[in-house]
Amino acid sequence: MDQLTIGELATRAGVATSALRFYETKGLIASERTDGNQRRYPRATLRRVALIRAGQEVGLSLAELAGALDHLPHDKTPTKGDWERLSMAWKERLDTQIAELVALRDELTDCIGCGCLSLKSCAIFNPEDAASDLGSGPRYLLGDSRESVADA
Amino acid sequence: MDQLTIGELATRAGVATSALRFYETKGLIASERTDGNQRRYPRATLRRVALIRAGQEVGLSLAELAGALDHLPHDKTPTKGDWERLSMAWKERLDTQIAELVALRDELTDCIGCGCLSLKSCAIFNPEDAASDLGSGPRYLLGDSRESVADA
DNA sequence: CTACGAGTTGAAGTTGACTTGAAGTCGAGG
DNA sequence: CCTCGACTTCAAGTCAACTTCAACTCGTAG
Repeated sequence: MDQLTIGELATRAGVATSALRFYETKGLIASERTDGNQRRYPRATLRRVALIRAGQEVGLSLAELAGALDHLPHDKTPTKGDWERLSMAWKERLDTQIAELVALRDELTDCIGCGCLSLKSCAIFNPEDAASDLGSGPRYLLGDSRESVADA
Repeated sequence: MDQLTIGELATRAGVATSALRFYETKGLIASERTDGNQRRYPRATLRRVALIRAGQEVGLSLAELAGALDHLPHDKTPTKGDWERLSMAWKERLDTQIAELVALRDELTDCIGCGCLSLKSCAIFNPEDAASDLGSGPRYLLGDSRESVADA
């Protein structure tokens, strides 16, 4: 009973079974198979999925998480050191995100005070510098930083 | 020359022409046509596009922005009151987002200190409550709040 | 044995915010 | 008149993170 079925893992981790299969195709988690070809997950996968969810909260994509989790063993609990490296990196990421949002809010607050219908004097409300030759595809919500934070 | 071509608007607002056409199909901006069926945008559209970009930064979807901008005139500068209502609402939205991220970071910081490899004691690292029966489609980066903030 | 829930696969659909492409038109310069 | 860049439309493609579906098999209870 140290192996979990996909259904058990799904309910215990709070994700859909389809999501777990999807994660597996992406190499984020791994399973063994029974004689009848059903997946059996080591208990450590529970933690791994929790890490994935936590990482997503922090704003990491699955691709980034795949890189980050690569260094961790699939079949046993990560060490304290593993977890510290990850969580430190994620904290930095959060710090950055928070700083960006705070800056944005402060600018906005100034704008409210000043009436700010002048394009020149308002930073948030300023198209000229945005310029954003950031490439194509949907924009990220909070700036486009996607550095190697995940690879810590 | 108080009318802008789509190319002019695109460079000055820092968005692609394709995006502008897309916005127009969504009713976010409006244009008149020349004899030759080319779009001509009133100058106020520049500001309107800036508002859209700013709103996106704050985390609003185009659909929400469509609602928010509905109250503003397409062809002239919004009044100070218009802008104040919008920016106040957006500031609140930012405040909420920041608060959420800060809470997340603080939990994470605690986790780093405690070694936190126990699922029970760690909030951020806790799958049980997430449960997320939030429906389908891609998840939002920062929680799934999408209240009527846009309609202020 | 039969039913039934839980598992399997691969392909296709969903959502949002756009981009890209094809095929054609407009307008100004030479 | 010809060319060239900027414009037009509409359809289809992209990306991430999944979900949904169809058609099947497994495993256990009755």
